Amino acid sequence: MDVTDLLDGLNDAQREAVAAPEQHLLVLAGAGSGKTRVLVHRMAWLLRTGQASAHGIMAVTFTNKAAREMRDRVEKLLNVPSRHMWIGTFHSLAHRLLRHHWREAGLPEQFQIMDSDDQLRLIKRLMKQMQIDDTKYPPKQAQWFINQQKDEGVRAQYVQGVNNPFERTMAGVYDAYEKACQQSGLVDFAEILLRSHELWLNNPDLLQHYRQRFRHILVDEFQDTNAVQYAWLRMLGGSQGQAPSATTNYLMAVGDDDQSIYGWRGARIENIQRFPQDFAGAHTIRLEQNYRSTMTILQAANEVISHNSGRLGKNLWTEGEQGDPISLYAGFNEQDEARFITSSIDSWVKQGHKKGSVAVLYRSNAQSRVLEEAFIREGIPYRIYGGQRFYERLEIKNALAYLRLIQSRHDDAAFERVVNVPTRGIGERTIMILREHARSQGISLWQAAHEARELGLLTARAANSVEGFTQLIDRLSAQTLDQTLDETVHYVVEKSGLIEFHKKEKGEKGQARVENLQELVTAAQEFDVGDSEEPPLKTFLDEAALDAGDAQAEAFEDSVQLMTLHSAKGLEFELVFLTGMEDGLFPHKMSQDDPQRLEEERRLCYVGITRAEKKLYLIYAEHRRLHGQDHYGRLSRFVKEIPTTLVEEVRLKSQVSRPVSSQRAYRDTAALDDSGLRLGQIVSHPVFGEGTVLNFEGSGPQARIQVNFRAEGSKWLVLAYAKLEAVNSERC
DNA sequence: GAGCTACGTTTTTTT
DNA sequence: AACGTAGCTC
Repeated sequence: MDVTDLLDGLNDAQREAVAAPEQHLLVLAGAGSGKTRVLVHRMAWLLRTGQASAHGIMAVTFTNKAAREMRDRVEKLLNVPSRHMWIGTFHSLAHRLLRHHWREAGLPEQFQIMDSDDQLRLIKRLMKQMQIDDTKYPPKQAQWFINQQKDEGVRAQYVQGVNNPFERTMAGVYDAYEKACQQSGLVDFAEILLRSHELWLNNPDLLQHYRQRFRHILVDEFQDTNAVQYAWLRMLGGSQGQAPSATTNYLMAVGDDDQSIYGWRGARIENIQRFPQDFAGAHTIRLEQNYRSTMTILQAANEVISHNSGRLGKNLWTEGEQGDPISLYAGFNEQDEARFITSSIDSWVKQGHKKGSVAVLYRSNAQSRVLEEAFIREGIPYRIYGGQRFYERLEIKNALAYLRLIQSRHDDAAFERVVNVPTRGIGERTIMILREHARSQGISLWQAAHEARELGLLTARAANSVEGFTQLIDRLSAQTLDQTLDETVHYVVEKSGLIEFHKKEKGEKGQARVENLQELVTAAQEFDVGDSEEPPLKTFLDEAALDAGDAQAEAFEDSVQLMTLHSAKGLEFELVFLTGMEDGLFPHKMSQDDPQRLEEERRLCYVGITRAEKKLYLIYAEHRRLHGQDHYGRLSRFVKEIPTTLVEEVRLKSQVSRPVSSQRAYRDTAALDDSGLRLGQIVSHPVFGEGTVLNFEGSGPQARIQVNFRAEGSKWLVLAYAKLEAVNSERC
């Protein structure tokens, strides 16, 4: 069969990766180097050359989006359905294993996936039961602790460092949590991975079966794997034992150590760094030719990232043009920062560009508010990328809980969530009784609800309400028996009273919620049940639990994209603004004292820079109000790492605006007038160098001035002695 | 059970 | 500053 067309249009490194002989491969794919293309073509190559069958390939990603894209592209390239190929996220593939082998995995057949919301509720409840002071030990931290341990593959009984009281308490909660999950057949996200790893560990035959089946494993974003994922992959794809003949599987790891930005949630950059050692005979290929950005942008990115240590090493280059210089703008404050951005976007759009070609990136979500306000004021359509996801919304989770109860009456998390939504007179008191009874009898809340009534544990009124609820569920269940999936969803959303409930809610919020519920029905209509033997509803619910659902389901107006640097990974835009380029904000102050975390921040900066195709703006604010406090940040060290020859400072001709309102602003103006200086003015000091005027105080010989110096940070000086010189700021 | 107030929190996010 | 939550009152 002719396979050369699969190499058409690829560069040498890409070809090498696609057509490599059977061996472990590490593909270091720089930003914009065509990594998905290589991955997809490699799969096609393996199939077409007969080195693998569709049955024998596994392709793993982190997000559903990436999995979907890979699937689509394979289908398009080969023009065959990819149905029975194992392409999916770590979680969906591991979940598939657990569903097939629930018995061996020590799970009930109807085990339920719990999202982080459910998880936190459970932890809170357990901690209350254990009478742990939740001010000293916040449940959020317990959740964090548990997930961290699980990501590392550590079970409760093996937790280290239980000498200090905090860790001991946390370990205790973890232990209770583990037991509670096991008892109710609940599985959290980390558990899916850990459990499926243990499944193989404890069932060598099973592992052997899958090893024989999946001879070729391809992994995307390898730098983001955590300890368990890595162990899982090594088990499946790694060399087994010492016998050379035992090495029959081939792992292709595609990733970029320079884009590892998820260390804080368990990702281990070491996994990619030591891949060549752990996977014997691995061949490393570097994709360094970039098809996205101008040379200027790549030079800046290369230069910044070169300040990191222990890199596998990589240098992006392009055949494209040098492009525009990077623009650096010093805003007076965050409002000025936002204003500059909107006006720059205005002229960009006037030049005939689409708003959708622009992204404004920030380190933390708190920064988005001011930007949003500016966009609204200027009437520029924008969209916030990320944020709350569809399946995480309260009303959606409630609707899903009803569906889950129909699926399985013994789903306690679902029971608790909606037993009183819409309100039907079942209060905390009643639920406590049910919980207590369920716990003592080792039964589900559903069963407890029935027994409690029969045993007369409830007041007449409560018993009545509870019966109303259980009857409602039974009725919904009976009535939807012969319905299709979307009919069921539609029916349940209506008859559960949720629509009615949210309609009564005041404000636009209720309206939006009703719309979301309708959107859920649409999602059910469009849901592809596939060839699963399970009931469609179960498949739908499982998938919903593992798919946050893209938040961007909304109408597709041409709009500017606002997002955090983290969510920008993998995306590209012609014009990119990196905002808040101040030490303390970016790099974030929580990270700047730890060299490792600082390097991760630098990688984040690298990710940000390499999002830009044509033009990059770096923006910072001399003065920023954050969480109600003033900050006088200094230019981010990362900006200083960019060669000055690539950067051009921008200063607006129009005067920088002062803080509005307030008596002080008025007084400041007076003080400014007789000094000849004004707020936002660039001044030069014989010792401290250049800086920006931030504030004024007093008048005459007592007048003091606050200047934020580039190199020294902000200082108060006595105007009469300061020997400040105004720097001409009209050079642009 | 709803509505109000006071208090605490606040890096980054996927599954 | 702004938002969510917890606890309190009616």
